[in-house]
Amino acid sequence: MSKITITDVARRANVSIKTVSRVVNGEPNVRDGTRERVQQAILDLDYRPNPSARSLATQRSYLVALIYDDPDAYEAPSCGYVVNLQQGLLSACNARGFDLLIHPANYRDSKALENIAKMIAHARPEGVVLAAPLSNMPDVVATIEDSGTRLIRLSPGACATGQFVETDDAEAAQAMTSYLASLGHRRIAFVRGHAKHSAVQLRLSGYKAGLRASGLNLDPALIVDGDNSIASGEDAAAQLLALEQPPTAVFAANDDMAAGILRTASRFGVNVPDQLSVAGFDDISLAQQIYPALTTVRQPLRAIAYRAGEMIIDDVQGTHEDNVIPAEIVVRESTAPLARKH
Amino acid sequence: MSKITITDVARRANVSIKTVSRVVNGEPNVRDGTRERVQQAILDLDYRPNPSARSLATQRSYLVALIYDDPDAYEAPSCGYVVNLQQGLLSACNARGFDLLIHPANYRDSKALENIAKMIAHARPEGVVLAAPLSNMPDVVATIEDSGTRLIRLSPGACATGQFVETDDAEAAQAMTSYLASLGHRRIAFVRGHAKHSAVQLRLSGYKAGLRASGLNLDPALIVDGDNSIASGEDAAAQLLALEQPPTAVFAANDDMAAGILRTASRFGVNVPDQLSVAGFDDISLAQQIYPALTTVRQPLRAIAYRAGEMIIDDVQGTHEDNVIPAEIVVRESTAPLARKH
DNA sequence: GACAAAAGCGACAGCGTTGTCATGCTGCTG
DNA sequence: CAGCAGCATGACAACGCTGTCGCTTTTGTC
Repeated sequence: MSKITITDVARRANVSIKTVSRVVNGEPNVRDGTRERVQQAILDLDYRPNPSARSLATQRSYLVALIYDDPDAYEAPSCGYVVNLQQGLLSACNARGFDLLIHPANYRDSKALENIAKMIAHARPEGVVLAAPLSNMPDVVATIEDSGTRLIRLSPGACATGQFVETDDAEAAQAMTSYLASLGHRRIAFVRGHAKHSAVQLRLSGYKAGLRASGLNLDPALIVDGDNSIASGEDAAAQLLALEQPPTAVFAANDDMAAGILRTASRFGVNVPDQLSVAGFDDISLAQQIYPALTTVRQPLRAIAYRAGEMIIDDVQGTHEDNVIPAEIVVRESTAPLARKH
Repeated sequence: MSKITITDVARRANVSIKTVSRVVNGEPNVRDGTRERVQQAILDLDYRPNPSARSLATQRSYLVALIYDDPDAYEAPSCGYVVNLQQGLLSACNARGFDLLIHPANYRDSKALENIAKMIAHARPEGVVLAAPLSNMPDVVATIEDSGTRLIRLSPGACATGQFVETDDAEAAQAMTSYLASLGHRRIAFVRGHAKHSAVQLRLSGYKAGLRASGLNLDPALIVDGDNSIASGEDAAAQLLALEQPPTAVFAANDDMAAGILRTASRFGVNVPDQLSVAGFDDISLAQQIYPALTTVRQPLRAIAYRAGEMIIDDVQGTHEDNVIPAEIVVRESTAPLARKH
């Protein structure tokens, strides 16, 4: 019930309220002695500036909003996605005296756009961070931009206009491919994802770059199509295992397909990782729940969200590199060094 | 960039700002004609009251804070718990023009209490909802209560002083145990959760009561410890399956551990549910994604959080029954009648 | 040591609401 | 029809802070 106001502090420090304001906001032109006196008074009284009064006077809200797809209908993976983004963004906000508003939006709901507009009009955040997959839906983006609020998009994919933060999918795919090569694998297959998913193209080119970097040749027979589903991973694996010279490692463009590969391998009696190494992409929570737990690529979600918060609050544009956060390879049980031929 | 203020509305409706204020806040003593005129002006101008100004004038924050255990690391899929609570509470808040502040607190961090106090002093929420397992940590509770903020605890377990909302974990656990017994199982194991999580104690006693109610004896060897993680579920299962007389059913105190049990069973070549029935607790989304889909106890998390929001904002005390939201047994594929011995 | 420039500080007016109180009007009572 | 309660409304002062501007000092310069 802290009823201590700036006036109380001013009286105790024997200065005007304006000087207290200067000290609190770190403004210049305050003599050291005076500053210390004021700071002591603040400490003594345990004074906390009233955020509402400050907002009213400065015409700012000191608020950032995070809008993400409502994981209600969505499955478990997006829970982890959401929570990590929240925490990353929250850290950035708290470090700067900002508060965070969360706004789950179900894009299947016809009122989703209206709700977003309503939230922005009501709370007036200084910026909005828009998480994938909402970040590449034109109507959602338009709704936010129309409100005049600064917008940072997360992993917006191909149509990356405006400000955004993302990971370099190509680089990550290259790193994973190189990792597999470093385990001794020379026949490394790649399962492509759904053509519409723009990151998929990047992952493929990263795979190719990884092969090159490891001095391996590209065998077109080792690149097969999938559509991001578990079933398509099963099919792809069946196709690959039927090859005359089957691969000893398979890198799937997402975790679901990798899970499908695991299933097929199990059905074919192929042991993972002893006979076949399997790697995925995304680190959905399924990845650690299946057996064997999946070696995969993890997006540094907290770092991404933190960066987005910085961009909004510190109002920095940032070079392109600053906004591309490198991904991380998570080695679990589904990959192993290539067994020597006897 | 809505710079429309109450003054603009007043001018357009040809009334004083005070009358606009009356209409906006649904106060009495406004002639119908005047009210309509004002409402039309509000619509025409798309006027939104400035929350900061309102807060300043009313000395209220229109804020509710949700404090929960930081599901640190990507490993803990307890984030489904968090996300559901957030959404339930958010619904309650938004319906009443309140905003929600989220505050993940890592109780292993020595500054956790300090951070909570700081958040409350800074944002001055009108109430705090404290999620389990934080809700039964005396120092956390004390910190919040010392701030003078209204506190609603979620599933506070044994030490339920003050206001709280919970499900009857003991009753639910008893029901699940009885259900397993009704399938013919006579050796039903129980995997305990993290000792600090007090609901765990209730679930254990519910398990015991369920055994009693079904006329089964308690075998101490069938009660093993876990720490709520998948890994601990794996370990627990390994321990149970190695028993001379292994159980035919295992009831885990949460779904993560149940998932771990499933993994170990698969690794041991034990078929679920034919050779082993497995039941969990919580109904996290993982429960229905894994194979076999998990029979479990569902806590109505959103309803619980919504209720907590109501209690804070509407300032209702509520009878005890109002604040105990019944849980539900969800039967899926991981449990089956005990196979007859041949 | 004179003078300009800059530093240090305070008075006061907002910021957009709500609360308080005064005022005029309406309708009812006797 | 006087008298009065109560309804409808408005004027104006908070609420706690920052921005602007002006007044004193201090500092720097030759």
